[in-house]
Amino acid sequence: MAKTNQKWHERFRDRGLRFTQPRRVILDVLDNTADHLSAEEIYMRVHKKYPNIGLTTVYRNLITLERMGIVTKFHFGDGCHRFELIENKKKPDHHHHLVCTGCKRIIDYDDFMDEEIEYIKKVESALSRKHSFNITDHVIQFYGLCKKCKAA
Amino acid sequence: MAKTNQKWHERFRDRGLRFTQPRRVILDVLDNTADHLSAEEIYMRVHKKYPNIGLTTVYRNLITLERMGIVTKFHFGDGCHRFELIENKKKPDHHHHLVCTGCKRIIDYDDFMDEEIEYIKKVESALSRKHSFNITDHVIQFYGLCKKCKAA
DNA sequence: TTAATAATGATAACCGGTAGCAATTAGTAA
DNA sequence: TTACTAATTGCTACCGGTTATCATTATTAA
Repeated sequence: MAKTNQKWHERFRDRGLRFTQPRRVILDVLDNTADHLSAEEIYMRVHKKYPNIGLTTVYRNLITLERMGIVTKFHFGDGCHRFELIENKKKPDHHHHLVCTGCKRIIDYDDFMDEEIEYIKKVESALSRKHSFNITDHVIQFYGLCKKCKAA
Repeated sequence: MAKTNQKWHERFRDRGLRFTQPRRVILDVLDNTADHLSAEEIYMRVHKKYPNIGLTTVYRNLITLERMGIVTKFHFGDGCHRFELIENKKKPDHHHHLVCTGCKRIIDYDDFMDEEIEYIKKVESALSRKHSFNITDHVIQFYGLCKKCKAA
């Protein structure tokens, strides 16, 4: 329940885009999950309530939402992209995940958050200067096996 | 020129695998580049000198080489996997890259290396304990635009 | 209400990567 | 050296995720 439809509507209008039913529904799905859903998974949830909305439309709108800065796209090495509503995250633009390579479960961790952000900032500014880069994003991911998958 | 063919040959034999021409050639390509090549790119270089070696063989052997711990596979978000000979890296099992989202250039940086490794270790052990994970790997990547792509 | 045009949905295509399978070949044992 | 045999290769067809095409539909400014 991060943003009312009215708010979303404005964000689209401000860019000269339309606030269509598919967009409303996709945002609703993203706003009502804690998971990192793939396009296919989002489509399935959308499809359950609105069977008339097509897969292509979901893909297209995820791109649009990413461009609008509403959604972030990740790749965790399982062969598909996964999406997260930016408004749902505790700290914007800081993406760190713990990924189980067995069951593909993804955990957003927040240990050492402040320390990590500070470290990232330092490296970012050093790298920007040294390599003349305009750094816009970063990713920290740990891979391993969760308790269940270790046992299995 | 990291390893002589004899050395590679032993590593394959020790696992009951054969040291074939395609494997020799693929390793040679990987050993003679500083870039992070995709399977397709490796295939093209292989193909130039040995047109009889097929694309499938390249894919298959990259998997084999990864299993053997000779090669590391990365994904930088450009839709394909990229490979690096482990022997060529300064510090094994520590992967940090600066990626230009414009021209896809990838820079291996080594600033704050020791500090970063120490920090990673700390987070890793904390996350392992807290989430009962068996952490085997991690990735740190910065994304942005390089000097050229900024201007363009 | 209507005109203009952004957005949609169905289909086909694309692209990186993989499976199946007959033919070949590296490495061992005679 | 030769013969054997399983590992490996190279086709081809196929797969799953994603994107292009294009005629149709629907949002929104006037």
